[in-house]
Amino acid sequence: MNTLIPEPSPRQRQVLELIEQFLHRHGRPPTRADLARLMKLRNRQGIDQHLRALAGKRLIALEPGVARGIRLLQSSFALARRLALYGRVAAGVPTLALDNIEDELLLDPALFRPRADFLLRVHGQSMLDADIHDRDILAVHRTAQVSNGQIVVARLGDEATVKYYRRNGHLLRLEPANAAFKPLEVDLRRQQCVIEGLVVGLLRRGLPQARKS
Amino acid sequence: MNTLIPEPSPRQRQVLELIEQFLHRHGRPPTRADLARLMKLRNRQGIDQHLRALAGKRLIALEPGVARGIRLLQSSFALARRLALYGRVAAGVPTLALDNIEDELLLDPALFRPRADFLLRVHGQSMLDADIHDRDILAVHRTAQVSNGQIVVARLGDEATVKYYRRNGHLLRLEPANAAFKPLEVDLRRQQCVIEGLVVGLLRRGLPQARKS
DNA sequence: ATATATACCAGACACTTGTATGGTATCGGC
DNA sequence: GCCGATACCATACAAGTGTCTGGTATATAT
Repeated sequence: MNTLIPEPSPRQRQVLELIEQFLHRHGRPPTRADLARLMKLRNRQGIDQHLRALAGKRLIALEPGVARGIRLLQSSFALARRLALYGRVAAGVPTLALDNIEDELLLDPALFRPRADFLLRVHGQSMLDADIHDRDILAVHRTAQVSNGQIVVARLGDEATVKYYRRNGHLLRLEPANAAFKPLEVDLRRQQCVIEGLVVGLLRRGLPQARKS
Repeated sequence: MNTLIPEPSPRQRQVLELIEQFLHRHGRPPTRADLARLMKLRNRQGIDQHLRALAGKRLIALEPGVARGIRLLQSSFALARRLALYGRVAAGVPTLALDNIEDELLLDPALFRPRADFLLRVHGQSMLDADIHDRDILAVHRTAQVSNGQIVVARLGDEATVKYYRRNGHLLRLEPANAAFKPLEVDLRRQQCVIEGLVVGLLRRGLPQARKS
């Protein structure tokens, strides 16, 4: 009859939801007094019991002696980081320079694996056959350790480009996923090429609005 | 000589970064004492002055008399919500039932516009020509107010489906974006069809790993 | 020299907040 | 009835915390 993960009582669930709301609205955990007010209780002791119960059920963690020391353990809210979205410079050449940050998007780096370190807006159709379209946003893991066949962000001088990676000794081929484009061949003995990262995901904001009948 | 947006002094910037770190690590803003300890100061007054300066420069907001009443205004961290990702039930029919939540992803609902309320995993190729592939994740804005030509999540009984929306009086056509699939025709006088929401974005985790030479 | 901004310290006060103790009441199961 | 879980109240204390007053010191600009 014992559930391994004890369910919170209705009142406890209500407290839990209030904590989530408060966190989202104020950016900090509530005090016992805050919760008591929201629950229309006359003092803070009832809340304290509910918090203990929730802590016992591993739904929150209480840090003793710390003001607002309530942590949500399995809740709907958490902290995400703003990842830079690199766009295109005026000249038309995409770079990863700081002044080329188009926006910053709020998302969890751990949403992708390996984690995403920055975002890059795609320009052009050169990776169409890999289902990467113009204006798509790519999530990129910053690493230089990539394998043949992976889609990478490579930089030649100031110009960043997204291509399939294929290396054979000194010869690096950056292959588009579109027959209409030509692969880029680099002799690493004569030209430098920096691998900025590995493409780990894709984000598309907005979808085709209308469509022919 | 005056900048409209005054820059924080080096020390102030350091305080700001510490606040961000603390928030991310503990899930709550620091106290003046916390900051003083981290900055290796012997008391809290210096911190207080820095906080006032930062507040004057609109980089943080201070709520008077409130423990940990420090809010970041233009910072790297913010609160995101876990959005439910609906998958497919065992039977193979995608539904929006609660027990069909495949995962919960941490992302900002405001990343998409209109905002995303839930996520839905795509199964099948029926929307291929709209660049929506099998296993893609769609961001969906929960609304019933949709227009012809938009991509919507519609539900007939228990079965949820993603299609182009086209309505003409009593007749609702749910059209795939793939010539190999047939449109679904619904007579709204005889059959009920619930519009669950509007597709506002797309998320793809992981990309084709390898590729033929 | 004077003014201003920045940076830090010491001591003190009052409100906020976590914590403890002890009590009442309701409900459901045994 | 008896028990346990849940839910709430009142009072009190100690530590946490924001805030105030009044200093010192260092740069930089005027």
